Amino acid sequence: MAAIEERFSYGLHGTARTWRQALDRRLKHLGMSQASWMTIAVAARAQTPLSQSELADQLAVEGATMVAMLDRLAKAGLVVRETSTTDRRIKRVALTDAGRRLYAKVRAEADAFRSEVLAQVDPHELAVAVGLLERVQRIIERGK
Amino acid sequence: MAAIEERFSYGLHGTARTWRQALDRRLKHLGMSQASWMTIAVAARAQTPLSQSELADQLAVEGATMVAMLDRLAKAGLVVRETSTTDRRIKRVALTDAGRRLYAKVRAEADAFRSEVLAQVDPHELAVAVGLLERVQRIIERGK
DNA sequence: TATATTCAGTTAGGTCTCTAATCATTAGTG
DNA sequence: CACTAATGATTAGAGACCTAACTGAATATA
Repeated sequence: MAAIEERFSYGLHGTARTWRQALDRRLKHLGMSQASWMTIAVAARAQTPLSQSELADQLAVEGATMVAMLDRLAKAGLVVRETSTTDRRIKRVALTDAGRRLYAKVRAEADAFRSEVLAQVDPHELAVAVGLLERVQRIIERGK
Repeated sequence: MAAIEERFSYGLHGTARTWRQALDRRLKHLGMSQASWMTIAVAARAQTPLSQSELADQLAVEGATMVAMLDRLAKAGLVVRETSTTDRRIKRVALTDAGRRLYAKVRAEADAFRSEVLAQVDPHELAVAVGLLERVQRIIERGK
């Protein structure tokens, strides 16, 4: 028994990995991975520059992970860290012009990939799956 | 537009990461991560010992990833590599006694975690989500 | 106000994953 | 049979993620 539950856990991880891998391949010619691109996307969409912690929260990764990611992005000249004047612990992350330009390109490809794949599934099932994924995440986070 | 599609991609990765993280925390006292445990689980369930490639295929990871994983598991004394007598390129992976003992313990905890989380979601929705995840994976792999 | 606590970010060390290149062995083909 | 292809495993190098331990700055509290 519990076959369906086991399939869920295999399916969840396998699909996430396969998705990431496929997208990484598509973004490779732009020198971007999925993780970098999602970081930039979140930073780009914020009205006002986010702190590193806010960024980490929204991407559901740890602070230390964010530090390493921003080190790479800053080294590549795509973002800059700006120390807040009101609270000197906080560093806000802003995109550079190069970052914004790359974002536009990468976004187009990532959107295309997502649409292309998800156009082939039933919209109603997709909605159910999204609801369930978000629910599972909340359940786990609550019980942490 | 495409809001639901975007939520799917965030939900997929976020949930997978959250799940792995929570399980890793639970298995930590046994010195096991989810990735190690899944590798051992696949190896343990096979009737006859699998080759490294077969193992990698079933876990949907690359051969090189498998090599590193088996290096760690072998170092920990949980598995051994046995060169095939009929085809000397192939190495089959067998669990040691220690590996089998640990497998039993880890399996119990992983099963408990999975059941605990998934007991809180609607079974019908779960079935739909599983179907969709597996379908998405096939779509991406086909178009590779 | 002085001390303790909390918070943002960092560093260090390790796991898991990838791609690309290499080696040994086997299978296929002229 | 000899040469070439494909296959299984490996190494090297890098990215993305984690936890634990730390620093410096701000806040709370006694």
